[in-house]
Amino acid sequence: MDRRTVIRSLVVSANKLGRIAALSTGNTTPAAVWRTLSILRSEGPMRIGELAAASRVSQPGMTRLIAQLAQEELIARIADSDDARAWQVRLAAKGEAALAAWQEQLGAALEPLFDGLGAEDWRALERAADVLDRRTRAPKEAAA
Amino acid sequence: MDRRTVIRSLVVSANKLGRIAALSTGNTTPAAVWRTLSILRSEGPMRIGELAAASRVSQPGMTRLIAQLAQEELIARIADSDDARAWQVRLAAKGEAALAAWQEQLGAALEPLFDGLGAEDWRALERAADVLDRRTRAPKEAAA
DNA sequence: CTCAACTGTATACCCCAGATATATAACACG
DNA sequence: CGTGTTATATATCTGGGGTATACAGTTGAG
Repeated sequence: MDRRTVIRSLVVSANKLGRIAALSTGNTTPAAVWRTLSILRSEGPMRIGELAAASRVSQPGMTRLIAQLAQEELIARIADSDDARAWQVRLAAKGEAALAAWQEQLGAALEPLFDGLGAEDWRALERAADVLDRRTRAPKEAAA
Repeated sequence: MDRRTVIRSLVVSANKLGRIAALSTGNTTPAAVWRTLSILRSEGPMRIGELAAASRVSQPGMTRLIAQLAQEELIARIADSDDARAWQVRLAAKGEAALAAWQEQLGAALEPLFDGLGAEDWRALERAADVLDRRTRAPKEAAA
């Protein structure tokens, strides 16, 4: 398998996983929500614009998403002390709980698929998860 | 990392990969198209209903998708000799080419993210891709 | 043979995620 | 201080994908 085949295969399969989970749990929450909350959890509070870039949605998209999430109290907006135009967005306790609950749902829905997998396979999945996580973080904007 | 964490992490990261690719290539083709074409390639011709299940979309969704893909000649519909209501859908040459082209695009967009990854990491990714592919195929409907 | 129940695909209709274009407000600097 | 720039917000639109339902073809009972 060459690298591009690996990449395509991962993207397609993971995409299926998402569909399988969404369908079997009946969870209709958009993926963008979990992406965004996950980012906030692993990278800490950040501005709306930064978050939009990290979650790969447009800035208006993130503004709207943030508005919804704030209404549900999954996140909190705190004024940026350096710039009155900007907000710092941080994960709220309720958001952390929601994320954990989703992880459980997801696990319950998908673990059966991985039934009977050997330790070597799990090690590969874990390592892959780790690599992908590290490599898909927002680039820290090298100055042009 | 426990299993559910691995699963969540994979789903979220792969999701990001998809977004990154879509944005950086400007490719707006829905993921369902690539999922579906990939399935046809790896599993061969099948009926619309089967394909809907395999690609985890509703049957009407697949009917619509098939209509589009047929119009673009990425797939071909061939009458099912056993049942005049049904169609067999098979990947057309143009579809195979489109899939290959997409894989190239995807690779070009995403490979830089994996720059400098060691052989061990690539092995893990490859193994993970393989496991995920095998475990996300359509269940073959055990008779009830 | 034929009719009723069933099954595979198609049609009608709706919702909402997410994009682009643009407005608004705050900062920065001559 | 005014002018350009940057951070977020608002307005509007497109289309993917879902549910409900129609319709055509199949099948088995009698």
